[in-house]
Amino acid sequence: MADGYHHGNLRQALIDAGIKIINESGEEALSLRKAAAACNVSHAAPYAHFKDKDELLEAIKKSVTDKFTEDLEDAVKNAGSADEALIAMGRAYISFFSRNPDYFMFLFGKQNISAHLQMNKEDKEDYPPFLLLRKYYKKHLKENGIKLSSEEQEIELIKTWAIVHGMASIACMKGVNTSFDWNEPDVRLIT
Amino acid sequence: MADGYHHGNLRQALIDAGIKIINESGEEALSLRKAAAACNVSHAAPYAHFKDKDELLEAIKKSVTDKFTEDLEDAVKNAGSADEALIAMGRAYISFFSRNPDYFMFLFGKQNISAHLQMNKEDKEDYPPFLLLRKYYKKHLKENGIKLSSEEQEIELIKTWAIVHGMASIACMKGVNTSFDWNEPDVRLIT
DNA sequence: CTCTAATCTTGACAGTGTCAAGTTTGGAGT
DNA sequence: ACTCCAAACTTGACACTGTCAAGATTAGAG
Repeated sequence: MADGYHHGNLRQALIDAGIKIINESGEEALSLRKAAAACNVSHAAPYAHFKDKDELLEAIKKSVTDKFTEDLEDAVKNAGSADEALIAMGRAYISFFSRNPDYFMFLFGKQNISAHLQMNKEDKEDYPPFLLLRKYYKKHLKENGIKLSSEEQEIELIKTWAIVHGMASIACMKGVNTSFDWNEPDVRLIT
Repeated sequence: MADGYHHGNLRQALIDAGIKIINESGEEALSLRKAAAACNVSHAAPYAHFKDKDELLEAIKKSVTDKFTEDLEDAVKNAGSADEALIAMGRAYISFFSRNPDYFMFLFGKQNISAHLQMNKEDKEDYPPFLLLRKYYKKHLKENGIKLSSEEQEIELIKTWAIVHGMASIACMKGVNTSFDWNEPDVRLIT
């Protein structure tokens, strides 16, 4: 079933091969033909499963985003309070991209973030990591008895996201050495 | 001089043509051959001025970064206090990338930021926008009579940069609609 | 006025994404 | 059990890419 004319599970195999190539040699190095070759399949075989190179790329992004979201959820699991959860999430966020800087460019560079998430334009912010942030931020407001207008909440939410996302971005700039250990980010950076 | 065998100023012409192509069709669309064609020059002519495609890309990044730095410096000019300067800078930072989202990916995606800035590894943070930030941050500390340890300063500095840079990054994510006007960023987002 | 070194052209090569046309085959419907 | 179709895959081709080698041109130093 795996070595006949039909591969059996080429779609997933191409995604896995793609991730492996990106991990080993960067996004630049990924070509449809190489991914196909890695699956022992002819150069045009991928077109049975993906309309485009972009469509393969989006599938890979989806896969990486899932892994990222899992990391964030794991970080939140052992948190006692919402405040602890938010900090743990921030550190996990930065740590994830610090450990895999290529993924940062891959996920946020180039294309719109919307593509690999099937966002509909009405439902604006269904980016899973952002959903998680929103959830624990609201919990944090409740636990600490803080009352904010929804507009003010929105601002605080974006600010929180921005600082963590900005940290991750900076951590991924190899040229800008900041003497911080981004793998185990200083708590003071986030709070 | 401009239409003979020798172009006269091909190097700069290639940079300009490259920027134009990126502006009109995105980074993907830029090829050495197209840039060469835009300068009415054969496909291998660029190799007299750039060793690589990457070397052209770096030259273009340098050019864009210069424009970006100019914007920040302009924003700071009319500020009365350091506090005002910092806010104006933050807004200009976000506004610049909000107006040219392609540049964000172009400058910060893919390659190390270090390459197009000729950073030496000892002198870590000579990224011009960051230098500007540091300058006005120190002025802010002095004007307000705030005393911080240099370590604490470093943390605050990175946090400030991160929040603004994160905002810019978020503003460039077309999929994540946040209902803010990033062109004229809300002051509350930065402070 | 000469000649060298920088600049540019021409031609070639391997690698890329993509399409069109043909081949194989699992599996549904009889 | 047999047929046959649609999905999966192959083969071959095309235009385009970055890069290099070899040659042509020419500006400008001497």
